[in-house]
Amino acid sequence: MGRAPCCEKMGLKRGPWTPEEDRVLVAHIERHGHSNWRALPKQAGLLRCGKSCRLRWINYLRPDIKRGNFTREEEDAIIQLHHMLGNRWSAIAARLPGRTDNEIKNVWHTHLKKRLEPKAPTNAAAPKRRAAKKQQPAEVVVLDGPTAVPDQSLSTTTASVAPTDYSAASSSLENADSFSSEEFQIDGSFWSETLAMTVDSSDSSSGMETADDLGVSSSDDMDFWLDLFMQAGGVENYLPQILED
DNA sequence: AAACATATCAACCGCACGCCT
DNA sequence: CAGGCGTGCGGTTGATATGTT
Repeated sequence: MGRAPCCEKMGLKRGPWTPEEDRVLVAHIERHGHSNWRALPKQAGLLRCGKSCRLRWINYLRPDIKRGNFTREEEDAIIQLHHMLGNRWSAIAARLPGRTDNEIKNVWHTHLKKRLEPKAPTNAAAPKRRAAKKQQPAEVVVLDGPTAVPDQSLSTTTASVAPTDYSAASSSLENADSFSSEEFQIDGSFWSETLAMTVDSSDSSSGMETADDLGVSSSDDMDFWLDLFMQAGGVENYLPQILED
């Protein structure tokens, strides 16, 4: 419907944010909040479009952002959540406190996807030199041969685990078995929280996002995940080693 | 040391959705 | 109900960092 571009390009700054801009943005949001991103840059005196301000705040300036490398547990969690949710980065991020969708997306594309790729053929023509070298230290989860994660879970389309595609999602869950206990170690509390959150979306007192916050329609998608979860036998059957912790 | 290749990540773009009038 | 608007999301790009030859 022929809408105007998000911001007039004229006179608006783009590219990396300066510390000064960051300071202005943070100060303004702390004082006035961010009820209207579109109006915010003008009010704050920033030569940025609202979208840019929002992105900067969400991804880097929010006080609850956790900086630094992802832990092994976080990476494994992302892999597992990606199995369940597909490329729904915001939903995945909602289950990883302090991490942003953008960050998770980057980590997925730069690290985790490689982990899940079947072992590179020894075909000499394939790997470029740097890639071959770089992948070695990523010693971790290399799924074995035929049980490796199916490409569907790596698809760039969110339809890969569409709510209507129960079989695909189920098989993704079943493939979780292909993680050895050594390769896949997640703190038990993480999963009990994560999965409980998925099941009990009405608990708003936890401080965690509800299903609605995650963009999951409670009437259909939540039923789907609940059903799927129950089919998998719940946490106990799904990730038994977690409970041993 | 230089040139090149590759990895990483911050930021942008365009679309879809929901709310409001 | 249709259309405008603001926001959020996922995909992609581009600059920079780092490693290799």
